[in-house]
Amino acid sequence: MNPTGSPFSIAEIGALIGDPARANILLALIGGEALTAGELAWCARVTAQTASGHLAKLTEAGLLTVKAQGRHRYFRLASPLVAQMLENMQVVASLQLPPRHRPRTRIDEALQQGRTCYDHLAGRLGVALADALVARGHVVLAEDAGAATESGAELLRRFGIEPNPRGTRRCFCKPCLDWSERRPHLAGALGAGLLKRCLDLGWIERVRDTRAVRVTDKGWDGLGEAFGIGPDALQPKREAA
Amino acid sequence: MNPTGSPFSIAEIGALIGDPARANILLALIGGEALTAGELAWCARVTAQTASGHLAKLTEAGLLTVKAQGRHRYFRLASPLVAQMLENMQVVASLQLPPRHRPRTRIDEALQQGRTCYDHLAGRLGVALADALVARGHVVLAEDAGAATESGAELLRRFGIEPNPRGTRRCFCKPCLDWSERRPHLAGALGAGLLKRCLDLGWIERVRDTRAVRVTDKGWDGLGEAFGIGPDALQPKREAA
DNA sequence: CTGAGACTTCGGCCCTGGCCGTAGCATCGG
DNA sequence: CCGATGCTACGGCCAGGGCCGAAGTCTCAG
Repeated sequence: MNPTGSPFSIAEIGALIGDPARANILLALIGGEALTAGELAWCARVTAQTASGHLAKLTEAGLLTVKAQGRHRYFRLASPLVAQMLENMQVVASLQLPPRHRPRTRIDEALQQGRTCYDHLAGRLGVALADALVARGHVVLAEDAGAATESGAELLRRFGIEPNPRGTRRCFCKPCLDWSERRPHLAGALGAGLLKRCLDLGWIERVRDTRAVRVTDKGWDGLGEAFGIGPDALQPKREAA
Repeated sequence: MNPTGSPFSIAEIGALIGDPARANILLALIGGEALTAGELAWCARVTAQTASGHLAKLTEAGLLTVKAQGRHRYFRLASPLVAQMLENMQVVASLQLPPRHRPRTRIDEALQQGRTCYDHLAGRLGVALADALVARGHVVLAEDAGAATESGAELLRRFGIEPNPRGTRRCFCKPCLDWSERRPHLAGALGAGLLKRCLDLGWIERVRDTRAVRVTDKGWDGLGEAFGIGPDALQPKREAA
Protein backbone atom coordinates (compact mmCIF):
# COMPACT_ATOMS: atom_id res chain seq x y z
CA MET A 1 0.00 0.00 0.00
CA ASN A 2 1.14 3.46 -0.81
CA PRO A 3 0.71 6.37 1.58
CA THR A 4 -2.81 7.07 0.35
CA GLY A 5 -3.94 3.58 1.21
CA SER A 6 -5.25 3.09 -2.29
CA PRO A 7 -4.14 0.35 -4.63
CA PHE A 8 -1.00 0.96 -6.61
CA SER A 9 -1.57 2.50 -9.97
CA ILE A 10 0.19 1.86 -13.20
CA ALA A 11 1.74 5.32 -12.86
CA GLU A 12 3.29 4.44 -9.52
CA ILE A 13 4.74 1.25 -10.94
CA GLY A 14 6.08 3.22 -13.88
CA ALA A 15 7.59 5.87 -11.64
CA LEU A 16 9.36 3.18 -9.64
CA ILE A 17 10.88 1.70 -12.77
CA GLY A 18 11.50 5.15 -14.15
CA ASP A 19 14.49 5.87 -11.98
CA PRO A 20 17.73 4.57 -13.53
CA ALA A 21 19.09 3.27 -10.25
CA ARG A 22 15.91 1.33 -9.53
CA ALA A 23 15.73 0.06 -13.10
CA ASN A 24 19.27 -1.26 -12.76
CA ILE A 25 18.34 -2.98 -9.53
CA LEU A 26 15.35 -4.66 -11.12
CA LEU A 27 17.32 -5.72 -14.17
CA ALA A 28 20.04 -7.16 -11.97
CA LEU A 29 17.40 -9.34 -10.34
CA ILE A 30 15.63 -10.41 -13.51
CA GLY A 31 17.56 -13.68 -13.56
CA GLY A 32 15.71 -14.79 -10.45
CA GLU A 33 18.72 -14.82 -8.16
CA ALA A 34 18.63 -13.21 -4.76
CA LEU A 35 21.20 -10.44 -4.27
CA THR A 36 22.22 -8.50 -1.20
CA ALA A 37 21.55 -4.82 -0.71
CA GLY A 38 25.24 -4.07 -1.13
CA GLU A 39 25.52 -5.93 -4.40
CA LEU A 40 22.46 -4.16 -5.72
CA ALA A 41 23.94 -0.82 -4.72
CA TRP A 42 26.98 -1.71 -6.75
CA CYS A 43 24.82 -2.72 -9.71
CA ALA A 44 22.93 0.55 -9.55
CA ARG A 45 26.15 2.52 -9.10
CA VAL A 46 24.89 4.41 -6.10
CA THR A 47 25.93 4.40 -2.48
CA ALA A 48 24.50 1.93 0.01
CA GLN A 49 22.33 4.63 1.59
CA THR A 50 20.75 5.54 -1.69
CA ALA A 51 20.19 1.93 -2.68
CA SER A 52 18.65 1.21 0.68
CA GLY A 53 16.00 3.83 0.05
CA HIS A 54 15.26 2.46 -3.41
CA LEU A 55 15.03 -1.09 -2.14
CA ALA A 56 12.61 -0.04 0.56
CA LYS A 57 10.37 1.57 -2.03
CA LEU A 58 10.49 -1.39 -4.37
CA THR A 59 9.74 -3.79 -1.56
CA GLU A 60 6.94 -1.63 -0.23
CA ALA A 61 5.38 -1.63 -3.66
CA GLY A 62 5.54 -5.41 -3.77
CA LEU A 63 7.98 -5.64 -6.66
CA LEU A 64 10.64 -7.22 -4.48
CA THR A 65 10.68 -9.51 -1.51
CA VAL A 66 13.39 -9.48 1.07
CA LYS A 67 14.78 -12.09 3.40
CA ALA A 68 17.16 -11.15 6.15
CA GLN A 69 19.95 -13.56 6.79
CA GLY A 70 22.52 -12.58 9.33
CA ARG A 71 23.74 -9.15 8.47
CA HIS A 72 22.76 -9.51 4.84
CA ARG A 73 19.41 -8.80 3.31
CA TYR A 74 18.68 -10.77 0.19
CA PHE A 75 16.34 -9.21 -2.34
CA ARG A 76 14.63 -10.93 -5.22
CA LEU A 77 11.77 -10.22 -7.59
CA ALA A 78 8.48 -10.83 -5.83
CA SER A 79 7.01 -12.87 -8.66
CA PRO A 80 7.66 -14.14 -12.17
CA LEU A 81 4.99 -11.66 -13.23
CA VAL A 82 7.33 -8.83 -12.36
CA ALA A 83 10.03 -10.36 -14.52
CA GLN A 84 7.55 -10.76 -17.33
CA MET A 85 6.53 -7.14 -17.06
CA LEU A 86 10.14 -6.02 -17.17
CA GLU A 87 10.84 -8.12 -20.23
CA ASN A 88 7.78 -6.69 -21.84
CA MET A 89 9.03 -3.20 -21.18
CA GLN A 90 12.37 -4.15 -22.65
CA VAL A 91 10.61 -5.28 -25.78
CA VAL A 92 8.91 -1.92 -26.02
CA ALA A 93 12.11 -0.10 -25.27
CA SER A 94 13.76 -2.28 -27.92
CA LEU A 95 16.70 -2.32 -25.64
CA GLN A 96 19.63 -4.60 -26.17
CA LEU A 97 20.51 -6.32 -22.93
CA PRO A 98 23.67 -4.91 -21.45
CA PRO A 99 26.39 -7.53 -21.09
CA ARG A 100 25.55 -9.60 -18.11
CA HIS A 101 27.78 -8.25 -15.43
CA ARG A 102 28.34 -10.41 -12.47
CA PRO A 103 27.89 -8.30 -9.40
CA ARG A 104 29.64 -10.87 -7.30
CA THR A 105 32.72 -9.85 -5.48
CA ARG A 106 35.84 -11.91 -5.76
CA ILE A 107 35.16 -14.90 -3.65
CA ASP A 108 38.00 -17.09 -2.62
CA GLU A 109 37.64 -20.29 -4.58
CA ALA A 110 38.23 -22.43 -1.50
CA LEU A 111 35.44 -20.63 0.35
CA GLN A 112 33.14 -21.07 -2.59
CA GLN A 113 33.77 -24.81 -2.71
CA GLY A 114 32.91 -25.44 0.89
CA ARG A 115 32.78 -23.54 4.15
CA THR A 116 31.00 -23.44 7.42
CA CYS A 117 28.06 -21.17 7.95
CA TYR A 118 27.76 -20.80 11.71
CA ASP A 119 27.31 -24.42 12.58
CA HIS A 120 26.52 -26.00 9.27
CA LEU A 121 27.93 -26.50 5.79
CA ALA A 122 27.67 -24.00 2.98
CA GLY A 123 29.21 -23.38 -0.40
CA ARG A 124 28.94 -25.82 -3.27
CA LEU A 125 29.47 -28.68 -0.85
CA GLY A 126 26.59 -27.60 1.35
CA VAL A 127 24.29 -27.03 -1.59
CA ALA A 128 25.25 -30.36 -3.15
CA LEU A 129 24.44 -32.13 0.10
CA ALA A 130 21.06 -30.46 0.28
CA ASP A 131 20.38 -31.25 -3.36
CA ALA A 132 21.31 -34.89 -2.92
CA LEU A 133 19.09 -35.38 0.13
CA VAL A 134 16.16 -33.73 -1.60
CA ALA A 135 16.69 -35.50 -4.92
CA ARG A 136 16.75 -38.89 -3.21
CA GLY A 137 13.59 -38.15 -1.29
CA HIS A 138 15.23 -38.14 2.11
CA VAL A 139 14.34 -34.56 2.89
CA VAL A 140 11.56 -32.24 1.81
CA LEU A 141 12.07 -28.50 1.90
CA ALA A 142 9.42 -25.81 2.19
CA GLU A 143 9.75 -22.04 2.21
CA ASP A 144 11.24 -21.78 5.65
CA ALA A 145 11.21 -25.24 7.12
CA GLY A 146 12.00 -28.80 6.17
CA ALA A 147 11.63 -32.35 7.40
CA ALA A 148 13.13 -35.78 6.95
CA THR A 149 11.03 -38.39 5.21
CA GLU A 150 10.81 -41.95 6.48
CA SER A 151 13.72 -43.07 4.32
CA GLY A 152 15.59 -39.96 5.37
CA ALA A 153 15.09 -40.68 9.05
CA GLU A 154 16.46 -44.15 8.52
CA LEU A 155 19.50 -42.85 6.66
CA LEU A 156 20.22 -40.16 9.23
CA ARG A 157 19.94 -42.50 12.15
CA ARG A 158 22.49 -44.81 10.55
CA PHE A 159 24.70 -41.80 9.94
CA GLY A 160 24.54 -40.83 13.58
CA ILE A 161 21.95 -38.08 13.66
CA GLU A 162 18.75 -38.32 15.66
CA PRO A 163 16.00 -37.38 13.21
CA ASN A 164 13.34 -36.75 15.86
CA PRO A 165 15.08 -34.88 18.63
CA ARG A 166 13.09 -34.38 21.83
CA GLY A 167 13.44 -31.80 24.48
CA THR A 168 14.81 -29.18 22.14
CA ARG A 169 13.02 -26.26 20.62
CA ARG A 170 15.53 -25.89 17.89
CA CYS A 171 14.15 -26.14 14.38
CA PHE A 172 15.26 -29.51 13.04
CA CYS A 173 15.75 -28.49 9.47
CA LYS A 174 15.67 -25.12 7.79
CA PRO A 175 16.71 -24.11 4.29
CA CYS A 176 19.35 -21.40 4.39
CA LEU A 177 20.10 -19.34 1.32
CA ASP A 178 23.70 -19.87 0.29
CA TRP A 179 25.35 -16.56 -0.44
CA SER A 180 27.82 -17.81 -3.02
CA GLU A 181 25.56 -20.32 -4.73
CA ARG A 182 22.27 -18.50 -4.21
CA ARG A 183 20.54 -21.78 -3.60
CA PRO A 184 19.42 -23.29 -0.34
CA HIS A 185 21.59 -25.46 1.87
CA LEU A 186 20.60 -27.16 5.10
CA ALA A 187 20.62 -25.35 8.41
CA GLY A 188 19.00 -26.16 11.74
CA ALA A 189 19.76 -29.19 13.86
CA LEU A 190 20.10 -31.34 10.77
CA GLY A 191 22.68 -29.03 9.18
CA ALA A 192 24.59 -28.82 12.45
CA GLY A 193 24.53 -32.57 12.89
CA LEU A 194 25.77 -33.21 9.37
CA LEU A 195 28.70 -30.86 9.84
CA LYS A 196 29.59 -32.30 13.21
CA ARG A 197 29.46 -35.91 12.03
CA CYS A 198 31.48 -35.14 8.91
CA LEU A 199 34.16 -33.51 11.04
CA ASP A 200 34.09 -36.29 13.63
CA LEU A 201 34.38 -38.94 10.95
CA GLY A 202 37.33 -37.12 9.40
CA TRP A 203 35.45 -36.70 6.14
CA ILE A 204 36.10 -32.98 6.05
CA GLU A 205 38.57 -30.75 7.86
CA ARG A 206 38.77 -27.06 8.49
CA VAL A 207 41.32 -25.02 6.61
CA ARG A 208 43.50 -23.07 9.02
CA ASP A 209 42.47 -19.47 9.71
CA THR A 210 39.47 -19.51 7.42
CA ARG A 211 35.94 -20.77 7.38
CA ALA A 212 36.76 -22.97 4.40
CA VAL A 213 36.54 -26.73 4.71
CA ARG A 214 38.27 -29.40 2.65
CA VAL A 215 36.97 -32.87 1.89
CA THR A 216 39.48 -35.61 2.68
CA ASP A 217 40.06 -38.68 0.53
CA LYS A 218 38.27 -40.76 3.10
CA GLY A 219 35.53 -38.15 2.99
CA TRP A 220 34.88 -38.62 -0.70
CA ASP A 221 34.48 -42.34 -0.15
CA GLY A 222 32.04 -41.75 2.66
CA LEU A 223 30.08 -38.96 1.00
CA GLY A 224 29.79 -40.99 -2.18
CA GLU A 225 28.54 -44.04 -0.35
CA ALA A 226 26.18 -42.27 2.01
CA PHE A 227 24.82 -39.49 -0.20
CA GLY A 228 26.07 -40.11 -3.73
CA ILE A 229 28.18 -36.97 -3.86
CA GLY A 230 31.44 -36.93 -5.81
CA PRO A 231 34.24 -34.39 -6.30
CA ASP A 232 32.49 -32.99 -9.39
CA ALA A 233 29.96 -31.45 -7.02
CA LEU A 234 32.54 -28.80 -6.23
CA GLN A 235 33.02 -27.70 -9.83
CA PRO A 236 31.62 -24.27 -10.60
CA LYS A 237 28.24 -24.50 -12.26
CA ARG A 238 27.78 -23.52 -15.86
CA GLU A 239 25.94 -20.30 -16.45
CA ALA A 240 22.67 -20.88 -18.20
CA ALA A 241 22.45 -19.03 -21.50
CA MET B 1 15.56 8.11 -30.09
CA ASN B 2 16.22 10.16 -27.02
CA PRO B 3 18.57 13.15 -27.00
CA THR B 4 21.61 10.93 -26.49
CA GLY B 5 20.91 9.02 -29.67
CA SER B 6 20.99 5.71 -27.85
CA PRO B 7 18.07 3.29 -27.75
CA PHE B 8 15.46 3.91 -25.12
CA SER B 9 16.06 2.18 -21.86
CA ILE B 10 13.55 0.49 -19.65
CA ALA B 11 14.01 3.35 -17.19
CA GLU B 12 13.02 5.93 -19.78
CA ILE B 13 9.91 3.96 -20.66
CA GLY B 14 9.12 3.67 -16.97
CA ALA B 15 9.61 7.37 -16.40
CA LEU B 16 7.23 8.15 -19.24
CA ILE B 17 4.54 5.95 -17.75
CA GLY B 18 5.41 7.16 -14.29
CA ASP B 19 3.73 10.52 -14.67
CA PRO B 20 0.05 10.36 -13.74
CA ALA B 21 -1.03 12.57 -16.61
CA ARG B 22 0.82 10.45 -19.15
CA ALA B 23 -0.43 7.25 -17.55
CA ASN B 24 -3.99 8.50 -17.89
CA ILE B 25 -3.37 9.32 -21.52
CA LEU B 26 -2.04 5.85 -22.22
CA LEU B 27 -4.86 4.17 -20.36
CA ALA B 28 -7.38 6.24 -22.27
CA LEU B 29 -5.91 4.87 -25.48
CA ILE B 30 -5.63 1.25 -24.40
CA GLY B 31 -8.96 0.44 -26.01
CA GLY B 32 -7.33 0.97 -29.41
CA GLU B 33 -9.32 4.02 -30.45
CA ALA B 34 -7.64 7.18 -31.70
CA LEU B 35 -8.35 10.28 -29.63
CA THR B 36 -7.57 13.94 -30.23
CA ALA B 37 -5.10 15.95 -28.22
CA GLY B 38 -7.92 17.87 -26.60
CA GLU B 39 -9.78 14.76 -25.54
CA LEU B 40 -6.62 13.32 -24.07
CA ALA B 41 -5.96 16.55 -22.19
CA TRP B 42 -9.41 16.21 -20.70
CA CYS B 43 -8.78 12.54 -19.79
CA ALA B 44 -5.52 13.47 -18.10
CA ARG B 45 -7.13 16.45 -16.36
CA VAL B 46 -4.47 18.89 -17.46
CA THR B 47 -4.55 21.90 -19.74
CA ALA B 48 -4.02 21.56 -23.46
CA GLN B 49 -0.52 23.02 -23.22
CA THR B 50 0.55 20.47 -20.66
CA ALA B 51 -0.99 17.58 -22.54
CA SER B 52 0.70 18.71 -25.71
CA GLY B 53 4.08 18.36 -24.08
CA HIS B 54 3.25 14.91 -22.77
CA LEU B 55 1.95 13.76 -26.13
CA ALA B 56 5.12 14.95 -27.83
CA LYS B 57 7.24 12.95 -25.43
CA LEU B 58 5.15 9.80 -25.78
CA THR B 59 5.21 10.07 -29.54
CA GLU B 60 8.92 10.75 -29.61
CA ALA B 61 9.50 7.64 -27.55
CA GLY B 62 7.47 5.58 -29.99
CA LEU B 63 4.66 4.71 -27.64
CA LEU B 64 2.11 6.68 -29.64
CA THR B 65 1.56 7.50 -33.26
CA VAL B 66 -0.16 10.62 -34.43
CA LYS B 67 -2.16 11.52 -37.51
CA ALA B 68 -3.16 15.07 -38.28
CA GLN B 69 -6.62 15.55 -39.69
CA GLY B 70 -7.80 19.06 -40.27
CA ARG B 71 -7.21 20.99 -37.13
CA HIS B 72 -7.27 17.88 -35.00
CA ARG B 73 -4.43 15.55 -34.23
CA TYR B 74 -5.42 11.97 -33.53
CA PHE B 75 -3.22 9.92 -31.23
CA ARG B 76 -3.26 6.17 -30.76
CA LEU B 77 -1.03 3.51 -29.28
CA ALA B 78 1.82 2.75 -31.64
CA SER B 79 1.46 -1.01 -31.41
CA PRO B 80 -0.40 -3.82 -29.67
CA LEU B 81 2.86 -4.43 -27.86
CA VAL B 82 2.39 -1.18 -26.01
CA ALA B 83 -1.10 -2.20 -24.99
CA GLN B 84 0.19 -5.53 -23.80
CA MET B 85 2.91 -3.87 -21.78
CA LEU B 86 0.37 -1.61 -20.13
CA GLU B 87 -1.91 -4.51 -19.33
CA ASN B 88 1.07 -6.33 -17.89
CA MET B 89 1.86 -3.40 -15.67
CA GLN B 90 -1.72 -3.40 -14.47
CA VAL B 91 -1.35 -7.04 -13.54
CA VAL B 92 1.66 -6.21 -11.42
CA ALA B 93 0.02 -3.13 -9.95
CA SER B 94 -2.99 -5.14 -8.85
CA LEU B 95 -0.77 -7.84 -7.36
CA GLN B 96 0.28 -5.47 -4.62
CA LEU B 97 -3.12 -5.60 -3.01
CA PRO B 98 -3.40 -7.83 -0.01
CA PRO B 99 -4.98 -11.06 -1.20
CA ARG B 100 -8.41 -10.74 0.34
CA HIS B 101 -8.94 -7.13 -0.52
CA ARG B 102 -8.06 -7.59 -4.13
CA PRO B 103 -11.46 -8.46 -5.63
CA ARG B 104 -12.96 -5.46 -3.91
CA THR B 105 -11.12 -2.93 -6.00
CA ARG B 106 -13.55 -0.84 -7.91
CA ILE B 107 -13.10 -2.27 -11.32
CA ASP B 108 -16.16 -1.35 -13.19
CA GLU B 109 -18.21 -4.51 -13.41
CA ALA B 110 -18.96 -3.85 -17.07
CA LEU B 111 -15.26 -3.60 -17.86
CA GLN B 112 -14.57 -6.79 -16.00
CA GLN B 113 -17.25 -8.65 -17.94
CA GLY B 114 -15.93 -7.72 -21.33
CA ARG B 115 -13.81 -5.02 -22.90
CA THR B 116 -11.52 -4.37 -25.81
CA CYS B 117 -7.77 -4.56 -25.34
CA TYR B 118 -6.38 -2.59 -28.23
CA ASP B 119 -7.79 -4.69 -31.04
CA HIS B 120 -9.04 -7.82 -29.33
CA LEU B 121 -11.37 -8.96 -26.57
CA ALA B 122 -10.49 -9.09 -22.90
CA GLY B 123 -12.26 -9.50 -19.59
CA ARG B 124 -14.33 -12.55 -18.70
CA LEU B 125 -15.72 -12.65 -22.21
CA GLY B 126 -12.27 -12.71 -23.77
CA VAL B 127 -11.03 -15.33 -21.35
CA ALA B 128 -14.12 -17.47 -21.84
CA LEU B 129 -13.65 -17.36 -25.58
CA ALA B 130 -10.03 -18.43 -25.23
CA ASP B 131 -11.00 -21.16 -22.79
CA ALA B 132 -13.72 -22.49 -25.06
CA LEU B 133 -11.46 -22.63 -28.11
CA VAL B 134 -8.74 -24.39 -26.15
CA ALA B 135 -11.09 -26.78 -24.35
CA ARG B 136 -12.65 -27.89 -27.64
CA GLY B 137 -9.28 -28.47 -29.20
CA HIS B 138 -9.61 -25.71 -31.76
CA VAL B 139 -6.61 -23.77 -30.51
CA VAL B 140 -3.45 -24.73 -28.69
CA LEU B 141 -1.62 -22.16 -26.60
CA ALA B 142 2.03 -22.15 -25.65
CA GLU B 143 3.98 -19.75 -23.50
CA ASP B 144 4.02 -16.91 -25.97
CA ALA B 145 2.41 -18.18 -29.13
CA GLY B 146 -0.53 -20.24 -30.25
CA ALA B 147 -2.01 -21.91 -33.31
CA ALA B 148 -5.27 -23.20 -34.65
CA THR B 149 -5.70 -26.94 -34.96
CA GLU B 150 -7.25 -28.55 -38.02
CA SER B 151 -10.72 -28.43 -36.49
CA GLY B 152 -10.04 -24.88 -35.38
CA ALA B 153 -9.04 -23.78 -38.86
CA GLU B 154 -12.28 -25.23 -40.19
CA LEU B 155 -14.34 -23.47 -37.54
CA LEU B 156 -12.60 -20.13 -38.02
CA ARG B 157 -12.95 -20.22 -41.78
CA ARG B 158 -16.67 -20.80 -41.42
CA PHE B 159 -16.76 -17.92 -38.93
CA GLY B 160 -15.05 -15.62 -41.39
CA ILE B 161 -11.45 -15.60 -40.23
CA GLU B 162 -8.63 -16.76 -42.44
CA PRO B 163 -6.67 -19.19 -40.25
CA ASN B 164 -3.53 -19.20 -42.41
CA PRO B 165 -2.99 -15.60 -43.45
CA ARG B 166 -0.33 -15.02 -46.07
CA GLY B 167 1.65 -11.95 -46.82
CA THR B 168 1.50 -10.76 -43.25
CA ARG B 169 4.15 -11.00 -40.62
CA ARG B 170 1.74 -10.47 -37.79
CA CYS B 171 1.67 -13.21 -35.21
CA PHE B 172 -1.53 -15.15 -35.83
CA CYS B 173 -2.29 -16.03 -32.26
CA LYS B 174 -0.71 -14.98 -29.03
CA PRO B 175 -1.87 -15.42 -25.45
CA CYS B 176 -2.22 -12.11 -23.63
CA LEU B 177 -2.50 -12.08 -19.85
CA ASP B 178 -5.80 -10.58 -18.78
CA TRP B 179 -5.22 -8.14 -15.95
CA SER B 180 -8.60 -8.55 -14.30
CA GLU B 181 -8.93 -12.30 -14.77
CA ARG B 182 -5.25 -13.23 -14.45
CA ARG B 183 -5.68 -15.76 -17.22
CA PRO B 184 -4.79 -15.55 -20.88
CA HIS B 185 -7.08 -14.31 -23.59
CA LEU B 186 -6.40 -14.32 -27.32
CA ALA B 187 -4.45 -11.58 -29.03
CA GLY B 188 -2.76 -11.44 -32.41
CA ALA B 189 -4.52 -11.66 -35.76
CA LEU B 190 -6.91 -14.26 -34.38
CA GLY B 191 -7.95 -12.07 -31.46
CA ALA B 192 -8.35 -9.09 -33.75
CA GLY B 193 -10.39 -11.13 -36.21
CA LEU B 194 -12.70 -12.47 -33.54
CA LEU B 195 -13.42 -8.98 -32.23
CA LYS B 196 -14.01 -7.58 -35.69
CA ARG B 197 -16.33 -10.38 -36.74
CA CYS B 198 -18.30 -10.22 -33.50
CA LEU B 199 -18.78 -6.48 -33.96
CA ASP B 200 -19.64 -6.85 -37.66
CA LEU B 201 -22.16 -9.57 -36.91
CA GLY B 202 -23.75 -7.42 -34.23
CA TRP B 203 -22.99 -10.03 -31.59
CA ILE B 204 -21.33 -7.48 -29.36
CA GLU B 205 -21.40 -3.70 -29.27
CA ARG B 206 -19.20 -1.10 -27.71
CA VAL B 207 -20.50 0.80 -24.71
CA ARG B 208 -20.30 4.52 -25.35
CA ASP B 209 -17.23 6.32 -24.03
CA THR B 210 -15.66 3.22 -22.49
CA ARG B 211 -13.68 0.19 -23.51
CA ALA B 212 -16.48 -2.05 -22.27
CA VAL B 213 -18.42 -4.21 -24.69
CA ARG B 214 -21.86 -5.74 -24.29
CA VAL B 215 -23.09 -8.98 -25.78
CA THR B 216 -26.39 -8.59 -27.65
CA ASP B 217 -29.23 -11.10 -27.54
CA LYS B 218 -28.34 -12.15 -31.04
CA GLY B 219 -24.76 -12.41 -29.84
CA TRP B 220 -25.60 -14.98 -27.17
CA ASP B 221 -27.31 -17.14 -29.77
CA GLY B 222 -24.32 -16.91 -32.04
CA LEU B 223 -21.67 -17.36 -29.38
CA GLY B 224 -23.52 -20.35 -27.98
CA GLU B 225 -23.83 -22.01 -31.33
CA ALA B 226 -20.34 -21.25 -32.60
CA PHE B 227 -18.29 -21.59 -29.41
CA GLY B 228 -20.57 -22.97 -26.72
CA ILE B 229 -20.41 -19.86 -24.58
CA GLY B 230 -23.41 -18.78 -22.52
CA PRO B 231 -24.20 -15.79 -20.32
CA ASP B 232 -22.90 -17.65 -17.26
CA ALA B 233 -19.42 -17.15 -18.68
CA LEU B 234 -19.65 -13.56 -17.48
CA GLN B 235 -20.40 -14.44 -13.87
CA PRO B 236 -17.56 -13.66 -11.49
CA LYS B 237 -15.62 -16.79 -10.72
CA ARG B 238 -15.16 -17.97 -7.18
CA GLU B 239 -11.79 -17.37 -5.64
CA ALA B 240 -9.83 -20.55 -5.27
CA ALA B 241 -8.68 -21.18 -1.71
C1' DC C 1 -10.81 38.69 -45.07
C1' DT C 2 -11.98 37.90 -40.45
C1' DG C 3 -12.81 35.54 -36.32
C1' DA C 4 -13.04 31.25 -33.72
C1' DG C 5 -11.18 26.91 -32.48
C1' DA C 6 -7.34 23.31 -32.06
C1' DC C 7 -2.93 22.82 -31.00
C1' DT C 8 2.02 24.10 -30.00
C1' DT C 9 5.93 26.91 -28.21
C1' DC C 10 8.03 29.72 -24.78
C1' DG C 11 9.11 31.30 -20.24
C1' DG C 12 8.97 31.27 -15.45
C1' DC C 13 7.33 29.28 -10.99
C1' DC C 14 7.68 25.72 -7.82
C1' DC C 15 8.07 21.35 -5.71
C1' DT C 16 9.06 16.58 -5.85
C1' DG C 17 12.54 13.38 -5.30
C1' DG C 18 17.36 11.56 -6.02
C1' DC C 19 21.83 11.93 -4.03
C1' DC C 20 25.32 11.68 -0.48
C1' DG C 21 27.65 12.65 4.34
C1' DT C 22 27.08 11.60 8.85
C1' DA C 23 25.48 8.83 12.35
C1' DG C 24 23.29 4.83 14.37
C1' DC C 25 21.90 -0.19 14.84
C1' DA C 26 22.57 -5.13 14.28
C1' DT C 27 25.54 -9.03 13.25
C1' DC C 28 29.75 -11.62 12.76
C1' DG C 29 34.61 -13.08 13.73
C1' DG C 30 38.13 -13.37 16.92
C1' DC D 1 34.35 -7.44 24.55
C1' DC D 2 36.11 -5.13 20.40
C1' DG D 3 36.57 -3.92 15.67
C1' DA D 4 34.82 -4.72 11.05
C1' DT D 5 31.01 -5.18 8.08
C1' DG D 6 26.25 -4.71 6.15
C1' DC D 7 22.51 -2.03 6.24
C1' DT D 8 19.27 1.85 7.53
C1' DA D 9 17.69 6.66 9.27
C1' DC D 10 18.12 11.56 9.00
C1' DG D 11 19.15 16.04 7.08
C1' DG D 12 20.45 19.17 3.60
C1' DC D 13 21.60 20.22 -1.17
C1' DC D 14 20.23 20.65 -5.81
C1' DA D 15 18.49 19.62 -10.53
C1' DG D 16 15.00 17.91 -13.32
C1' DG D 17 10.65 18.35 -14.80
C1' DG D 18 5.52 19.20 -14.38
C1' DC D 19 2.41 22.94 -14.52
C1' DC D 20 0.12 26.98 -16.36
C1' DG D 21 -0.39 31.85 -18.66
C1' DA D 22 0.60 34.26 -22.71
C1' DA D 23 1.43 34.28 -27.34
C1' DG D 24 2.07 32.19 -32.00
C1' DT D 25 0.70 28.92 -36.03
C1' DC D 26 -2.54 26.47 -38.65
C1' DT D 27 -7.28 25.24 -40.19
C1' DC D 28 -11.97 25.92 -40.90
C1' DA D 29 -16.47 28.52 -41.46
C1' DG D 30 -18.84 32.35 -43.16
